[in-house]
Amino acid sequence: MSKNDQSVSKYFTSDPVLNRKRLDAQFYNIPCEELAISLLGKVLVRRLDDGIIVRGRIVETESYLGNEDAASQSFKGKVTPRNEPMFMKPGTAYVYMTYGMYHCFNISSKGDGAAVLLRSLEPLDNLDTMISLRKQFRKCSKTVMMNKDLCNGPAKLCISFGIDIKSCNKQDLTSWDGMWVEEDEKSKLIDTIVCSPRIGIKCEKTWQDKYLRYYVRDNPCVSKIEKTKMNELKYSQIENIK
DNA sequence: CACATGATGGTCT
DNA sequence: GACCATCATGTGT
Repeated sequence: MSKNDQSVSKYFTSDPVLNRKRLDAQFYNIPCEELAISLLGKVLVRRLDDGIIVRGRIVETESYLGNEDAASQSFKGKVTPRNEPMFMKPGTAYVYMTYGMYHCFNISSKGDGAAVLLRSLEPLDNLDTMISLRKQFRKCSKTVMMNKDLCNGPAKLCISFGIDIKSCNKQDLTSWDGMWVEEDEKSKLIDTIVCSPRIGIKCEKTWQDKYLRYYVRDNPCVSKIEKTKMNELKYSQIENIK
């Protein structure tokens, strides 16, 4: 761990004796905004082709509501070959290519065309594998890569976890042995969740401004901290969800 | 730290 | 042919 990562050394720790439990179909079968919040603190697990297992705690999500959401690929109920997984059973992986060279990873929720985008993870297990995958992707790697930067963005986490369309799209996270989400004893220790407008979308302003992005306050692995337009969720808003 | 820009190709109109 | 739910790199402060 480099000197600059000392300040965040309380993160990046995964205890192998923690009780781990894979999340089931019932967990995913809830409205999109609730799932986006419920996923915070849970652990994404990926078994790579060579059998190596990487883990990361989910610290940032966004919800895309479907039909009425102008920023959603399934706006107005539009179905295409690409966004079909958004309409599949809750807990289905939706992976798509963006900007010609990156991938984004979503999980479908309850509701037609609704899905949660995973934006950032706190790396936990096998960081060396994540570093290796990120280095392979870069053309020339001069800059030092810090642990907090391994998965702090939707495309970065896909690279670090070996997530692409061919291997992961349309997979059922409740049963597939290549990837799943689990809960451990640290999942509920999250202090504060904040929400903000979603990142990188362009659509009609009312939907662009909606607070549909959620992240763990003060976690160094979150992709972007908004200076304005940030709200703290009241405990009463999330206690029934978590 | 902030901001600007090029890379790169599938998807949809 | 335009549009991207982005990242890496370069320059300037």
